Amino acid sequence: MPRVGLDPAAVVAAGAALADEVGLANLTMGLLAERVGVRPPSLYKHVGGQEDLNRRIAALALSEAADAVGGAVQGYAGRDALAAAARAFRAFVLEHPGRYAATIGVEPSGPDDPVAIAGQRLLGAFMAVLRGYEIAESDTDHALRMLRSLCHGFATLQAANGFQWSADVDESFEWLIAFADRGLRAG
Amino acid sequence: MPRVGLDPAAVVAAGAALADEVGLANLTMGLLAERVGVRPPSLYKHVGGQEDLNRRIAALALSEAADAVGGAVQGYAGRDALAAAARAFRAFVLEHPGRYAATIGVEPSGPDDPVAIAGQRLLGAFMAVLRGYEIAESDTDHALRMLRSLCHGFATLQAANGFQWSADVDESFEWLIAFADRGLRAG
DNA sequence: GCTTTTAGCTAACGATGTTAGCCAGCCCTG
DNA sequence: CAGGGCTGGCTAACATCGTTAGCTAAAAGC
Repeated sequence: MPRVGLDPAAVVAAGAALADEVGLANLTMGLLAERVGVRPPSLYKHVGGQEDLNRRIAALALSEAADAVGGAVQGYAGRDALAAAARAFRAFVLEHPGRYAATIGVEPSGPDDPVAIAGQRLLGAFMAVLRGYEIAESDTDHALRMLRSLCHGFATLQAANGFQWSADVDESFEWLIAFADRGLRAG
Repeated sequence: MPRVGLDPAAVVAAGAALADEVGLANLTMGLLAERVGVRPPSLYKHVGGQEDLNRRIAALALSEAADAVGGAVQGYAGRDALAAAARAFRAFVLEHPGRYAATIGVEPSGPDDPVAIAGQRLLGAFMAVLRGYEIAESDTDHALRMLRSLCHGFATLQAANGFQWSADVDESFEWLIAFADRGLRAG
């Protein structure tokens, strides 16, 4: 039995990639084992099980999303920053639907949970966008939740093919950015 | 073996109720069978399998959501209608998280698919809200998608406990309604 | 080089979805 | 009211999947 040289990070990365390819619901331990060149039980040397794997994929996805959004925002402010953040977020979800799906429903076990840390980073990236608008201190939490709901809702609906009828989806998203910009400005 | 007198509708209704109780992910054929007082294989006399069951629950959920939103909107217009629709939708998702979760990711097989019909009804209820605003014909599709994304995103994030930090969630939702109203008015 | 650790393996078990095939209760005609 | 067919229930069995137990050989450290 030749050693493959796996480690938790490699397993999680492969799992995330596989989830993107076949859908999170079809990510099976057997499939993942085959992908990394190992028998299913061997995976348990690196991850605790399917639930643990899901949590780790979620943490990875949130971290990557935070990087993407955070990077896209840099150097922009106001509407440009909003547009950059929203586009980066949507692009990430559409390119990585499987790993993003893993983030839905995971509850951080505590403040030190990698999921919580990565989630906070992603929120921070969106928070930076809001700084470009004049929003009352007491409203920033609400605005942040709104932004998150809007981006999350649109991206997941599109990823699930939830938009059936005619109009162009990209166009709708640009319209949505303009809408959010108006609403934040008129706050 | 006494006859229980099941039919597809009863099985689907029980499945939807059970999904709300234990979560869609934990809705198992065995559990559903136990709930309706029957052995697992007997369920297959009424539904085609788990995937078919999921589709039927989704159709039921969309239909109920359409009723809830449509009913809430009646007699209101403009911001009142928007608020009523949004509140009704969120209340439905929070009261029935399991069956609503079943709607995510189902693709209608065609225009006659009950899922498609119920989905159209729900969209129609939101469309009625938009009629209270002065929106260009070419923008209604975009506005509809925005509204759907906003409601879907907020409700699913809350249902999944996605809002961790402090501020009151009900307050955020009311803020979100005001935000959407501003944005639609300033279109 | 020997020991210790550990990453891989095979074997096996439990849970779950599903199919096959049987049988009894209900409806409906004669 | 009797008998026949439909149909909704059952048991038995199987495939798949996640997971655990226990073994073995490769790597790492003294």
